Amino acid sequence: MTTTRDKMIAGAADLMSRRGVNATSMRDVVRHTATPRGSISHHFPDGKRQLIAEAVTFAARQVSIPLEKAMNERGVIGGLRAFVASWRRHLEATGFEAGCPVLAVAVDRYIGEASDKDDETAQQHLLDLAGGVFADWRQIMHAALLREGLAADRATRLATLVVASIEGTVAMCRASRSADALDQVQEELEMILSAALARTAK
Amino acid sequence: MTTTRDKMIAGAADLMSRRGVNATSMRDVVRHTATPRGSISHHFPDGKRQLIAEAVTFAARQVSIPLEKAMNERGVIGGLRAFVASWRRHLEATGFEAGCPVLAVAVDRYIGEASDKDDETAQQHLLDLAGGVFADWRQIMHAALLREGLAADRATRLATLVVASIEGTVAMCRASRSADALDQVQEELEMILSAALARTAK
DNA sequence: CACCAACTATGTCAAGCGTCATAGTGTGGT
DNA sequence: ACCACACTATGACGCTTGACATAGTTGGTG
Repeated sequence: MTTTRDKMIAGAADLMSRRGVNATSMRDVVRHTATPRGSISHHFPDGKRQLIAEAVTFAARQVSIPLEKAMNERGVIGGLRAFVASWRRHLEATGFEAGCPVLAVAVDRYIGEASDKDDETAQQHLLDLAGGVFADWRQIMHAALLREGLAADRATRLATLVVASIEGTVAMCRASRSADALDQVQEELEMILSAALARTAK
Repeated sequence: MTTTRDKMIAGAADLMSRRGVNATSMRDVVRHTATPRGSISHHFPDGKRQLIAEAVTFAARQVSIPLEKAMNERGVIGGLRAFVASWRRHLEATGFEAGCPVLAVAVDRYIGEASDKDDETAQQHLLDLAGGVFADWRQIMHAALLREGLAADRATRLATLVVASIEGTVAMCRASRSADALDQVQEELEMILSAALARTAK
């Protein structure tokens, strides 16, 4: 059974990935998830900022857990394919409406409260959260590359390239309402990774 | 002399790149640019949507014109270096506050008016605009790669990879308030491009 | 000077927002 | 039966937003 709280978090993540952070109101979330409006301040006493934060970490795990699993079970190339395939599924299932909620937080800064230093620290808390998620994803990729014998610095660079290019591609695919860019990036990344791994195998 | 209209457009592009589309109000724009509030509806009779659209095309040219010039004058590798360097300058000059306003439009959908079909078509107009800008940038890269002898389909894929990865990297750098990711991606992209070009030179 | 068009100043409006307060409902333990 | 306790319903608040209306101000031309 999914609790009201969980439904709110998942719904917030979904709406944020479609429209952005500021275009997603708490009233939208309760409408979209058919949850009681009065429960918001009960489950999220720190308000919208807390809901956003929980939505980001929820969405982050939704990505990182299968990613890590695929990297372990199928190796770097297979893991990359699974990673890209899950994004493609997500894009196509929503008619290219939904993207990545973490990117949404990184790009669309939530505006709440006044200009006090509270604001600034809380702002950076959300931004740091998004940065930490990206770092997690890069780290998973990095570890998988190391496991297949790549040098550490090369693995770092390639992990960043993979995460950044896929994140950018998903946004571009939304804009063009087509998965073409994803196909192209996938093919190039596969070539790059297998070339890098082949070199170490020699 | 920059007119009021131009100042508004540039200011809107700047604010959008920092906070996102919906977090940028028209009142913010006039505050930020010290322009008269009453002139908004005069210069932009179609309202906020028009201002956003003009800000996007303004920012797009600000990128594509130097990009095309650098690609023509310095070749693909030099052009890539100039492209990355301009983004790095932009990030560092703003303390990693400002990113790409085109990505902002692609991720953070502007919410105006009711749910009528007007809304939907106008929404897609902005999204198409962003998609067209990305297509432009990819096309510039594509042409430069062709000019150096690459096969058409490979050039298409590499152009997409370059634009997507840099766009994603800029967002990630904002989140981590560091240009490290940009360094890493730049180095990898340079290696990939020179390898691809060297192969055709054989 | 008069005139007209382009532009600006200022106020108002309805709608939506996040947040809070208060009252109501259910449910498990004793 | 009773009572805490977690949860929900509903309304109100202060505020900001985009849009609009109306009056005032320029500046160039005849």
